Amino acid sequence: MAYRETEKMRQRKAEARKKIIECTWECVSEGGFRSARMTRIAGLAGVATGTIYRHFESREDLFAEIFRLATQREVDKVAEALAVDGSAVERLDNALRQFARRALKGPMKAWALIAEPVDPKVEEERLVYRKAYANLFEQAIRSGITEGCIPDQDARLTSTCLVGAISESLVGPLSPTQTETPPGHDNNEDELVDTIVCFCLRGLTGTRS
Amino acid sequence: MAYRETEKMRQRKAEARKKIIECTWECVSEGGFRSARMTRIAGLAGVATGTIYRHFESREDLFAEIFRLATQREVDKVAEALAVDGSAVERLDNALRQFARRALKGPMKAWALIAEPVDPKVEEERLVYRKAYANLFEQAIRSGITEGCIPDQDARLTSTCLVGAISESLVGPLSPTQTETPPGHDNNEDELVDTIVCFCLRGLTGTRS
DNA sequence: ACAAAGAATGAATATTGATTCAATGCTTGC
DNA sequence: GCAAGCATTGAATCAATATTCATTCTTTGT
Repeated sequence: MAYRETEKMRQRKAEARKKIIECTWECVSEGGFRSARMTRIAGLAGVATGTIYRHFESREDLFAEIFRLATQREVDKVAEALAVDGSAVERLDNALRQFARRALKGPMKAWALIAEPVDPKVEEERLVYRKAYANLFEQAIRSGITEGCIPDQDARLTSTCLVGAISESLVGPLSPTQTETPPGHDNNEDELVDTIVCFCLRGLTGTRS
Repeated sequence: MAYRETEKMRQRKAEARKKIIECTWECVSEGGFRSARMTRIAGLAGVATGTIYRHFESREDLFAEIFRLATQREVDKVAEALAVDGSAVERLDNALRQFARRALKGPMKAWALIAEPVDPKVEEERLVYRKAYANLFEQAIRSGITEGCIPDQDARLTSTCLVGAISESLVGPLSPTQTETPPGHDNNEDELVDTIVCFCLRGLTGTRS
C-alpha cells in the first residue's frame, strides 16, 4: 500500500474543480451555454479535456452544475430582497427591482440563465429554479393576502406570471441579437424597470399605486 | 430542348412540398422539433430524404418555415380575437383567453412553439413572432389608452409583459414532462385561464375588474 | 420512340465536438 | 529511492444524423 488520498490532494482536486467551474462560467458569460466548448474550458482552466471528466460526468452535467450555482446566487439575492422590512407589496417591489437590475447588468449571463435554448438536463434545472423564484414570490404574495394589501388570488399562478412578465420584457432588451447597449448608463433603463415592476404590482394588487 | 417545367409539374412539386410540410408538422406535434428526424419526415411524406433538400435548403430552414406557418396561424387567431366589437379591455380579454385556450388544447404544439429549446434559425423566428404578438397587444393597449379604459403607459413594454406572463404561466402546464393531462375537460383549466387573464388585465388597467 | 433536362433516390459520406483510454507523470508510505 | 496506486494528458475514437451526389427514373417536345 503506497498511495492514499491525503488532505493536500483533496484540496488540490477541489481547487481544480473550482477552477473548472469558474472558467466554464466565464465561457458561458461570454456566449452562453451552446457556444461553450470543452476544449476552451479546459484551456482556460489549464487542464486537459480529460481532466474535466474526472470532476464531471459529462458536459451536460457540468453545465447543469454551473447553472445551479449561478441561479442559486440569483435566487438568494431575490430571497434577500424579499426579507427587508415593510409590507408585502413593498418587499415584492424591492425583489422585482433587484431581479431586473441584476439581469440588465449582466445581459449575456441573464440570457443564458433565463432564455437561452439549452439541453434537457440544464432545462430541467431551469424549471427547478423558475419554481424556486415562483415559490419565493408566492410566499410574499400569500403574506400580502393575509396582510390585506393584496386581494385573494391563486398565488402560485400569479407568482409564475410575475416571473414570466419580468423575464420576457427583459429578454427582449437582453437578447444577444440586440446587443447594442448604448454607452452611458441609460437612465431609461430605470424607466424600463419602473414600467415592468409597475405592471407586475398592478397585476397583483389591482391598484394604480 | 426537350424538358421544360410545365404547370402539371409545378403543381406536383407544390404538392410534394406541402406534404413535406404537413408531415414535418405532424412530427413536431408529436415530440417537438428536436426529436423530428429527417428520415422519419421523409418516410411519412413518402419521399426520399434527398427530396426534402430540393424543397428546403436544410433541416433548420425547413423547421424555420414550419415554425413560421404554425405561429402565423396563432398570430392570426389572436388578431381575429382582437378584432371583435367592444372596449379595448374586452378585446384584450378575448385575445388572451383565445391564446391560452388554444395552447392548452394542443400542449405539445404549444410547447414546441413557445418554450422548446430550438436551433438558432428557429429561435430567430420565435423572436419575430413574439414581437408580432406584442405588436398586436400593443396596438390594442394604445386604443385602450385613447378610449380611457387603460391608463397611460409604455404600451410596447407592457405588451411584452403580457406575452411573458401568459407564456410563462402556460409553460408549466404545457411541459411535456407533465403530459398526464387528466381525461375530462378539467374545469380548473378554465380557472387557470381566468387567473392568468385577470393578472394581465389588472397589470394593464390597475383595477380589480 | 428518342434525347434532353430535370427530379428523385438512398446508401455513403461529412461533420462536429464530446468522450475515451493507453501512456505518462505524480504522490505517498515505507 | 522505490513500488503501488491515483491523477493527468490529449490524440484518437465515437456517435448520431444531417447532407451529398452518382445513379436511376420521369417528363417533355419533336
